[in-house]
Amino acid sequence: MVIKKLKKLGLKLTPQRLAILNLLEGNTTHPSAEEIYNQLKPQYPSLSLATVYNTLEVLTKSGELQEIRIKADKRHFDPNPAPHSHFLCRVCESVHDLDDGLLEMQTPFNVNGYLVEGYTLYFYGICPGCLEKEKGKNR
Amino acid sequence: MVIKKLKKLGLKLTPQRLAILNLLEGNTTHPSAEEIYNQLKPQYPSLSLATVYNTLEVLTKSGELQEIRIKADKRHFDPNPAPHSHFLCRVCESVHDLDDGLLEMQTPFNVNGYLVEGYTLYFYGICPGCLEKEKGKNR
DNA sequence: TACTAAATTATAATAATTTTAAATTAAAAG
DNA sequence: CTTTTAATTTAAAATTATTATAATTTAGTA
Repeated sequence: MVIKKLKKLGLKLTPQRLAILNLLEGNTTHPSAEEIYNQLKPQYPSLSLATVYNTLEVLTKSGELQEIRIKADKRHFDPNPAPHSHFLCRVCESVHDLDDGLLEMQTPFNVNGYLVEGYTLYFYGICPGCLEKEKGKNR
Repeated sequence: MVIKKLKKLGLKLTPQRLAILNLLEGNTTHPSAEEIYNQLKPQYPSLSLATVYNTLEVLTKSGELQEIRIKADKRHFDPNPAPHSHFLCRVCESVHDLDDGLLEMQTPFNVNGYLVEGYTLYFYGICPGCLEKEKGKNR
């Protein structure tokens, strides 16, 4: 699990990193750096936001996480580094995995002379929960 | 053309707006707000960056332009509001249209209970020009 | 236990974008 | 054509996520 991941990458096993990785493990809420920071702060009062950013960057670069840039102003993080698409609800602003099966490609590949090494597919709209609430209103 | 667009939207016909729209008309370089500002500044010395942002926002909201958020730090703008994908070259940092034909969907549609109203598809890699230069180096 | 490079921290810096409030102006009304 | 006014522009300050800095601390090793 988490400890093995860090060792594999030759990274020091600090309490901060363990906490961040444990929080992300199996987490499907796609938190931002600040959300991670706020959730850990009570248990790790000395934790710095810079450390959260540093850790997220190291883990992203080494392929353990993926960054989601579905919102203009804030990045979100996904502990699942495998390519898959995401959905942003314009009502509740939450980010969801969307396993649409619409687009699954092996990279790298070539299109029109362009060498494509990666890609992102983002969907925008209303999530099932918010759709349900809207229905309620119209009754 | 440009004048009709502004009138159709009920917007005042200011020199700044005309200049911005004319610069974008048929432009395939996907400029950022700052690039637009820098290109127009010599001819319109009083032009303010805030005006460029305001105009781009109005035009985007009214569906005349689309925002491209393919880069982390900067937004780019495309005078073609029709959905199509984009490519960011990691060498020269330029943004290109990529008419891949991989994904063309009518919105809105439903997937897994999600109401999808829009989507973006971004590709990352190396553009034809930069690939050519790299070949040159390896000789 | 001591050492050292890596990591953490608080703080300051950065940079794109947005807000503000005053001044200007396009377009409608007279 | 002049007046009016609401929209627009402007310069400047504010905002906000993220990154850089430099001093301090610490994990892992000898």
